[in-house]
Amino acid sequence: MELSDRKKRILRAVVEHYVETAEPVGSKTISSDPEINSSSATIRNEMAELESLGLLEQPHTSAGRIPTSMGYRIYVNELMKQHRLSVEETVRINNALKSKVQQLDNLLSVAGKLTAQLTSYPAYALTAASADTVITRYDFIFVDQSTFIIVIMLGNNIVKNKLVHLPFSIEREQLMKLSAVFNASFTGIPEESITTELIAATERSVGDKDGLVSIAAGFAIETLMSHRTRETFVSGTSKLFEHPEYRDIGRAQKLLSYLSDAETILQLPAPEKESGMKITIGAENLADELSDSSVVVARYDAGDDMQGLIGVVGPTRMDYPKVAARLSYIAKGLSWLFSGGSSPPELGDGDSGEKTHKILQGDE
Amino acid sequence: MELSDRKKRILRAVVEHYVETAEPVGSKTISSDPEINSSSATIRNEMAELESLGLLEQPHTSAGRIPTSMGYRIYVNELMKQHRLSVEETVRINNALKSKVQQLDNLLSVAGKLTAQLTSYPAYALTAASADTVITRYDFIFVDQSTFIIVIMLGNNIVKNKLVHLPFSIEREQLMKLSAVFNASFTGIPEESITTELIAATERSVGDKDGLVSIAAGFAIETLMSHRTRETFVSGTSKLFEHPEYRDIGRAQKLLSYLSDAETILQLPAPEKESGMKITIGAENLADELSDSSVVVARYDAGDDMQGLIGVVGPTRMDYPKVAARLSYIAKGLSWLFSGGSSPPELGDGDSGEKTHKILQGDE
DNA sequence: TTTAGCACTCAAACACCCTGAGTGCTAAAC
DNA sequence: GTTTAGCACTCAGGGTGTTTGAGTGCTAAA
Repeated sequence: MELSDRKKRILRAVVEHYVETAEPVGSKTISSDPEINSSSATIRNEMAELESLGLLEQPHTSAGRIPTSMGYRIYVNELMKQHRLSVEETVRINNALKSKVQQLDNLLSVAGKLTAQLTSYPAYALTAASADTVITRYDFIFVDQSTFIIVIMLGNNIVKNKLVHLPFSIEREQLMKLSAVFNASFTGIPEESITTELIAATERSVGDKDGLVSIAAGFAIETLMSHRTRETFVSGTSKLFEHPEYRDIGRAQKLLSYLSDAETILQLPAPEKESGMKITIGAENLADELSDSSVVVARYDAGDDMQGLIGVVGPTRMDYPKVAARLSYIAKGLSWLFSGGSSPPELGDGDSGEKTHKILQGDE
Repeated sequence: MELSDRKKRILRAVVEHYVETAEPVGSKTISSDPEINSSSATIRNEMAELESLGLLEQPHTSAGRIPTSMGYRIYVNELMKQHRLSVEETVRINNALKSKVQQLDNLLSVAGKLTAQLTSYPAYALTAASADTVITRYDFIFVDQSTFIIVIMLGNNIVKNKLVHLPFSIEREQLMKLSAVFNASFTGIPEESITTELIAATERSVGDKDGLVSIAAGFAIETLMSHRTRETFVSGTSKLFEHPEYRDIGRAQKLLSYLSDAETILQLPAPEKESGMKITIGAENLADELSDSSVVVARYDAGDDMQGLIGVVGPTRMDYPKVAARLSYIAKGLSWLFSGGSSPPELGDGDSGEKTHKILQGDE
């Protein structure tokens, strides 16, 4: 089913007016749109047809029309025009991200806050995770008789450490032995392979009676495990109130509680392979709590074939072109930073690369 | 000005009824309270006097009375009875905290969530910070020709690391030299002392042309700085909606935006020295955004003479005895964990140590 | 096929009344 | 002097009725 050109223009006009005003839009409003040259009566007929196609609906008989989820879907897939970021915006994003490259955790939290600010919707971010990360290197630093530091380096160049206090004293040599054996037998293996048998065998071969091997192995397991689970960041939840659809306490609460649970954040939509971005509208969301909200999410590259997510949640009445453009640009920025690139993507270039996302095909 | 015994009983009854029902309480309700044996007319006279003393107020003429901030203050200081935690609760707290001892960040975030859950108010937590933390030890780990790891240990036994990639190659010996000179000249000093002069001088003395000294010194400065600022955690913000005073979107939004800014969290009240806990009621709060809310906050000990905070924010109509008791117990638990104690405080003992807090003097 | 015109619908805003909880005051009782 | 019963009064909240106006669908003419 292909819509007539006029119907398309009307649908687009309805979506865009509604996004802007949050009020149902009537035939008169549309007829005064410069892109449309028909009387209100004609528009009414067209709108009635769009309604029977399931793309528009009326909150009540004597009100204007608002888009349905399906209406938004058509708009997003076929009708919306690309939004171009202003130079100031790209500069602002670049600066905000660059200033915080230091630490991964920090960076994502900053990116989330930035996203929330720029879109005025609550944002969420997930760290990249890959099940097959392994430890590539162990170091044991002798601090004093009863204290040492374990330093673990992972395949994706992340380094973790742990300070260990012992209730007994140790010798430098013990740590050196430990280091030799761990680097030989505990590198390049997944967490499941660090079995109690392996630990026991190692203890015997090193002659460790103090449990040093268990301590180190325990830390290795912990590190691998924590690295396998994604971390979640949610920011800008109070932005929700800026949008009239969340004037209703019940709706706001439902969404906010949903977002406050790290477990559920992990269930949020993610782009399919190949496409960098995904837009999920209203009832398209699996989660009940999101059935009257939309999610826009972009994927970023965190090197080593791992990918993270950054997205926003808001009402279905969302300025999809703007949100998509900003999110896309931020995701690109993150990918750059994680790839170790120093200069951000296409600095100052107004076109911010939405083209790469199939979902964003403008029709003109 | 000392209140008569009867007035005290009436004030307490009003506060407790109001806390429970969230409805203004009238003379009839009070007169049926078993602790009070007077007719409603007498109560009315007494309540009129309590009102002229500024302890009660009427939302409108034909309504019952509700406590003013000052009324709550008197209640908190003189009238409220100690709340005793149930054994289940203490067990639950102990378990939740114990299971997460691993990492400091994690622990506080868990403690915050737990607090929010137990009190049903949004909770905030601050890490301990001390301005005079210094670095006690540097280690440089050679990974390969162009890669090494810096490991820094701080006075409070926290260890940080950073992986450095270089665009040129280095030798093991360079790192050893670096290690010697950093451990000699860059330990035990505050961040301000790491001046560009010191760095330049060190570079000359080591013969470092590649900027390795700057890299390491930069990381040292960054670590000291980040450790000087407290980290903030806020959780359970959506709990706010469970309380009728935040049915009003405006109020909820005001408080939630306030809590979403890390800067302002740092400004929240803190207990005076000597007392472990502080209750700030309504207009007693400096911040405008909190003028119709209350804050209950407890201090925990993080060892090394450093202290952190954990607290909740909610309506002035708050069950202060319960909240105070729970918070106090959680703070004690945190202190224990940070002091390296393995067994939690007074496990299963119903009395949860509020006595130590001056602010919680029951009157019976 | 488009458009002007008209009768119709219905949410939102407003005015109005009623109800009942709670008050303050007075005068009698203790 | 203190307490209490009784009574007139107040006022928010809930319900009902009315008006208004934006927007519709349908019809008939262009």
